[in-house]
Amino acid sequence: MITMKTKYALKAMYRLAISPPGEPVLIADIAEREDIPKKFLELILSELKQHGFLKSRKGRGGGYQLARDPKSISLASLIRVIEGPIAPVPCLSRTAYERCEGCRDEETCAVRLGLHAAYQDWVKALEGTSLQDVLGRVDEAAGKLTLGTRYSI
Amino acid sequence: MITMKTKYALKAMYRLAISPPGEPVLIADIAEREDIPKKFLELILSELKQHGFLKSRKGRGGGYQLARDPKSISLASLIRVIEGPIAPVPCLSRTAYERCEGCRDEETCAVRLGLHAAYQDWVKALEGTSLQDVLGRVDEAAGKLTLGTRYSI
DNA sequence: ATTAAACCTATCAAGTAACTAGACTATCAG
DNA sequence: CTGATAGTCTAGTTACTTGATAGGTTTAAT
Repeated sequence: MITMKTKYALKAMYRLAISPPGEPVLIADIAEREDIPKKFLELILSELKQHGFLKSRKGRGGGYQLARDPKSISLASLIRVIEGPIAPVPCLSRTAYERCEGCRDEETCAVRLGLHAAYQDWVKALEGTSLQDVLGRVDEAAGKLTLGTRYSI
Repeated sequence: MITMKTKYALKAMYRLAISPPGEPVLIADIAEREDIPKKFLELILSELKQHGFLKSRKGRGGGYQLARDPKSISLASLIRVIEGPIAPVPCLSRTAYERCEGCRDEETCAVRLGLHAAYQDWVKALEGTSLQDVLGRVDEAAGKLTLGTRYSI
């Protein structure tokens, strides 16, 4: 399970991605629309900024904006920044490799070998999904919903 | 990242799977071979037993044994029992579905839609990997290692 | 009866998750 | 220049989870 913090980060990124470009969005605005505690969101957006996903302006007329094209932002990169490595064991991570402490033989470790292939599927899918893709899926779902509603009338 | 407890459980299951059938294996034995705190392992094996993966005998000559064919034990089922649901958000879990608290519209939730497909890949792979498969991979890796060593001599 | 083993209940320390408080700083309107 | 606005920074706090450990109880073979 991912943490609340990561969910909030994804929701905030989504909000910023669908808001008109060039117009900064207020923390308070995102917090209200997505039901995120404002102070906590401050912290999250600040981290996302530090990692180059967002830019911001202080003072009146200020707020947050995407710093990059939604097509170039993968879910994997967002999760890594807020949540940490995606791999189920550190010895499988490509971005944050670490030997498991006390590991005797990595090459023949049952845990590592057991999870390897499944993890590859998971991480490749996350790397292949962009923020833009998420927008598309939400649109599609909303469209289908509307259609469904129409049919039911 | 999975917890130590889950790693220990997988290692223990692997140990039991490669030990000669019919002969119970001691907790102490597994603990020593896999570097697992014995008391902690007791707890884990007990849980695995309660969930039908293992059977045990008390007293002299006792110990633990697999209760099921390694072919029929998936990594997904083991992880679920020790670690909990595999899904990144409860609303995606098929075995432990729950609405995220405070969720406004599940159908068009960016987090849910964003993670859906990737999660499917992950869980299908875990469900498709059996303990038997893990044995196979370890054997193969050990074989390849030996081969590699031979070549290098 | 003795010993070897699994079983059971309770407890604990350290770490993490999810916030919260409050002071500080930059920006702009008038 | 002043005041309101809005992001920034540091430092808590509370509850929960993880990774164990202690110490006794029960069961079964010799």
